[in-house]
Amino acid sequence: MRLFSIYQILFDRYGQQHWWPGDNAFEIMVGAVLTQNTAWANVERAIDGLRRKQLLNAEGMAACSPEQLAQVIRPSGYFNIKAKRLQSLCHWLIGQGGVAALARYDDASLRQLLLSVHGIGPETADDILLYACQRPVFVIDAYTRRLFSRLALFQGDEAYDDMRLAVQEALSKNTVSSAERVPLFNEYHALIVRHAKIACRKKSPRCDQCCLRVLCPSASVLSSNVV
DNA sequence: GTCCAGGGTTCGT
DNA sequence: ACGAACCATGGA
Repeated sequence: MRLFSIYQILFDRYGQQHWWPGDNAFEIMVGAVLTQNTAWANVERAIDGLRRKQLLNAEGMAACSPEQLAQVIRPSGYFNIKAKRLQSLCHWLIGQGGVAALARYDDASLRQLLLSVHGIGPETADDILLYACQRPVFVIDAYTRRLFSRLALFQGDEAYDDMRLAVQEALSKNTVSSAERVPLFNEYHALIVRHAKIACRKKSPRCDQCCLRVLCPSASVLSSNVV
């Protein structure tokens, strides 16, 4: 209940974020790997480079040498390890029969498969599930932990899946179907990232801005500990 | 010059 | 199970 109120506050303040930037599912998957611990502006340069070199497809990227691929994605940082991660993703996708063939898996099965790919951890897997595959999975990142712990909804150091499932469960009460959850989870995560860019970085201060009190001064929803 | 960005793997304890 | 080192560019 409170989680949904926070979503509404964020949406009223920032509006639609139009995530994920990208023309197709494959490009979104590539962006999910490239943005690991990396500013998005640097990811865009890497993706532009891939497009110029005609490498923005699974077959081309898989056939490329790791060294050459690394040079193309250089602006995104960690280029040597990300080149290998992109290729393990591409080999996996080709083995599955392409992006469209992923539709045959249920949400939990596809999540397990993605996590088995080298270089894809919980957050990258959930980015792919939600934004590329349109699955109702809530993405937990450092910003999410920071905001929800500041609002006393979570302690902040919960295990990834504990937090993810708790958020999904809480928001399921505001939605009746998966078709409603996908756009809600999509927008919610994007809004948290958007809000994080104007909130203070530190953990302790809890200023009115990062606690959303500026956004909703009389919000009683922000003063309880119950999710 | 320092900090950090839309994380994950590996290797000690 | 948990922490630390490692990966590396570019903007503030």
